[in-house]
Amino acid sequence: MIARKNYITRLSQYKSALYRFERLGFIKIFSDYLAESVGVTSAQVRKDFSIFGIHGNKRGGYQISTLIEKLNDILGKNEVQRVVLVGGGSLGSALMKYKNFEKEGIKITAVFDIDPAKYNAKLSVPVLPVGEMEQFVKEHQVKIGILCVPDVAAQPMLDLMIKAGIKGVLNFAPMQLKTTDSCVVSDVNLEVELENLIYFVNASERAGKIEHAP
Amino acid sequence: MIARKNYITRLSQYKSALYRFERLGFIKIFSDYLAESVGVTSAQVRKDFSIFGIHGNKRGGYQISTLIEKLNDILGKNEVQRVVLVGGGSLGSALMKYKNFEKEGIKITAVFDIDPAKYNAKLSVPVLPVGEMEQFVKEHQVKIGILCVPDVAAQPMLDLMIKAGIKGVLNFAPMQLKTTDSCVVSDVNLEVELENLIYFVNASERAGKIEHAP
DNA sequence: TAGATTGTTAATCGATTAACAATC
DNA sequence: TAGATTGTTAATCGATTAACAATC
Repeated sequence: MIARKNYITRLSQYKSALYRFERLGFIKIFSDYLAESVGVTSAQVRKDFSIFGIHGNKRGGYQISTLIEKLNDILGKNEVQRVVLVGGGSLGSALMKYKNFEKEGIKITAVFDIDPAKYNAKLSVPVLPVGEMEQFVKEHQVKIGILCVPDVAAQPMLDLMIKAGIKGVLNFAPMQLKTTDSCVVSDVNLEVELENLIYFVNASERAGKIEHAP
Repeated sequence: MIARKNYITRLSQYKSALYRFERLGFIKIFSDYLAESVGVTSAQVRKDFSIFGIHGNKRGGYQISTLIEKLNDILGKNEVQRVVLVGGGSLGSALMKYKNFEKEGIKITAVFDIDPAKYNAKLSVPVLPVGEMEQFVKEHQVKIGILCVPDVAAQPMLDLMIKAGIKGVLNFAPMQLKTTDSCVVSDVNLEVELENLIYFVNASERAGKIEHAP
């Protein structure tokens, strides 16, 4: 069974909130409190859990530690996920230093670039020529790649990643890339996110108050 | 009327695809071709346009230039949008250099940080102390802010942004922030995106082939 | 004219919410 | 026991798709 994206996004949000509660020393949690911290209804939380076979205690709520374990199980996150980064530009470097990945068990193992000036195999996260990607991916059994190269390079670079055996790509180039059955591509489009925001700000200014249609 | 996020996201994607077609020299486009380039059905495209009062020519399709104009109109993008960036760390610096914003009429006008070592008012995009944010925002009539500070700083910094008069915030901290009626907060959560991807890769490996449930 | 594409209506599909019986 | 919370069913709501009449 493969769940839809909405469900997985929420499970992921629950998990992240639960880690925070755990750090604060909480042991148990009720659906309504968890719901509030993620911004959904408590019925939604219970429904989601029920769909994935997660059960709590009537009147007792859910135990946080077992909840996290089950969520990690469903999300396939019970071992550290190795990821490669393609494109060592400014966005790539920023993601390399991004602390929150490690916290969630995501480890960037190498960066691939086409600029020889950037190559450095000695770094803790080595920067390597794209030509070495296929071998590296096979050797280290990497399945996930993050693609942050200039727009024109995105498609050819994705093709190389697929050839190297990558199975899932997080794409930062603002365009629809052509992929194959063997590889899932998921897009992060920062312009679209900003445009959305701009729209809502302008629209609510115009409207004064928020109504909904459609 | 304020449309839901889905609609605006698609309009934004149509627009971005249309710019690409325009650059390639196309003058007209049919709903099915536009649909394909964005990854939706042609019925979806026509429905979306119809909802927002965009009309084409029966048998003649849509004229790209007028289509772009109308979409920009709806999205409130017919003038350059000024944006401030809060947090001059690696992600902030990367976004500062991000080329695609300017292409879409989004201009980062200043960066605010708490680290005096980073201050430099002489740069084309000045780096200023957060204490100067309120005055700057008022003077330059900025409505949108991008928030990329460490997790613990996110909430207090958002409070400052709201106080400064910011109306919409794109938040990169992986947590639900408390906002007010006067300010919309939209989240970009890279961990959640990656977890989604990891789930789908693992799930489709397990399943061999994709089925859908729920 | 014949053919192709839009625009819209109706049908379907899926996601969310409400409500409440079960039960700890 | 009384009270509170889960788990699930049914109702609602919204989004997508199919289909086709209108028409260029």
